[in-house]
Amino acid sequence: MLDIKFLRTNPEIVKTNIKNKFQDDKLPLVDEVIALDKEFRECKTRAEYLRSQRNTISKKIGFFMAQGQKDEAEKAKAEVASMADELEQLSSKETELEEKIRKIMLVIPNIIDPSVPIGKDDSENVEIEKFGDPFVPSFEIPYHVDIMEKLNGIDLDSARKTSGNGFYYLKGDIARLHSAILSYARDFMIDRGFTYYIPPFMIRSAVVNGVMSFAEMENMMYKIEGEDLYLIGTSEHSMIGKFIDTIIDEDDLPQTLTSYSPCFRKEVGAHGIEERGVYRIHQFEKQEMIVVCKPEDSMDWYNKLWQNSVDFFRSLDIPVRTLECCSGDLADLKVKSCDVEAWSPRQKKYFEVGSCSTLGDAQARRLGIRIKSKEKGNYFAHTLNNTVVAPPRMLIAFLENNLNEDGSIRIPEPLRMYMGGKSLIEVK
RNA sequence: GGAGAAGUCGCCUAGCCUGGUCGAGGGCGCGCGACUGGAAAUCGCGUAAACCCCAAAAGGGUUUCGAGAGUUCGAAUCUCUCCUUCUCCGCCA
Repeated sequence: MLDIKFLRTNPEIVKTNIKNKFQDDKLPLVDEVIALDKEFRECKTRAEYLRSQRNTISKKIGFFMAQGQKDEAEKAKAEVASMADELEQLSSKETELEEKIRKIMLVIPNIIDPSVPIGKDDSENVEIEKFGDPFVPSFEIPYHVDIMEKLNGIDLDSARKTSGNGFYYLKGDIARLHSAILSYARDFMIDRGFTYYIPPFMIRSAVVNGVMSFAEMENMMYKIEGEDLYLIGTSEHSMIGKFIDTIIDEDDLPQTLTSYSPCFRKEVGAHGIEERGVYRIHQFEKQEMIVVCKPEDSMDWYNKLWQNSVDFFRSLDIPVRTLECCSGDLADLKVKSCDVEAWSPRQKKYFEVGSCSTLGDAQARRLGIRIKSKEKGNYFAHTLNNTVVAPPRMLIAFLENNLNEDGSIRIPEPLRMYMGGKSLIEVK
């Protein structure tokens, strides 16, 4: 969500940005909202003048009454009554215009960073950098479900019976590996100075409406029947939700948080839910990072955040690359975003395991997250988020890259202490 | 789930019965200053937000006492609806 003042003074920048995002159908909205804004402010000025008059006269009435000057009081009352109609009309027009303006402002995309590559859709996303050698072994890498089954580590049949498609039972060493990865991710981020959080896994509708659009909510969120609660789709929902309508002292910034949560997603419209296995599922777990910082620091944090994910995967011997979202693929709220993708030696390509975004002040403006500064007064913060790791999807990359020809799995050193000292998961 | 109480300016609290002198008093915290060799203590001053008008500053104005609606010339204060929180009891990892 943009600042209306910025849009008012820089309509051309906003229009160019819309064109860069290939959303030309939104171009007329800019002039429309400027006209509405002008009308709104005129209306507001006049209404405020009338209210001011009414307040002054009302005070006088109180004074007359105290003095016992009934006639004067009655005269003043008549004066107020004479402008009641106009004021009422202006008031309703004021709220009407305000709603229209907000509705449009929510649809106008955030200004993207100049470094964002221009492109229409995800086919034009740009590879930024590769980390590690995308190695393909001489033997064939099986499908991840087959790897897990051979290790007696997954039961999809039972999950379909109890919960349906898109759920899973992990068991034995694979389940333990899943937990080990999350524990390691937690400690990895704590070591980098982040504060560990376990947030609520359900949030109220008011928070849901703040952190996502109605369409997103319909496609993602599970609602608890008979309660005003939704299962979170990511811990970002509860983590950023806790900052709604708050003013943070600038001395308390940056807030660098890492949160664990299960994530629940309906995945409506996602064709991939048909895929067999644990790539796209209704329930998974995730370690996330959230940063709230001053505007001048947000680009540094953006770079630190994706680097954290890269370092994490590299420490587990998984080759990754960063893929930058082009302008057309970038969500409206985002300033810049990249995916961290892991190498799949089976598919011989990279696939998404995390997503790093800076939202500039757009999310903060929408949610009322402000910074209290002695010099600059109050202003909107910048917010960022990134995935540390999200198993079980991450397990796909892990298993494929650490598989031995005999079907056993190497456990990289950092993970061993979380696996009871094991360095290998063996086929039984 | 049952019963009761409450939501006021960063935090705590006064005001509500008896509507105007309340955008709102006090304390804590915080900022500046005085005192001090320095500090503590003490004293003095200051200390909510959003928006509008104004080229800007200065200044002026509007709105906000959980949310919404109503009564009124005028609502923190009266009426209604909703939301939330807390306490006790019950049940339960």
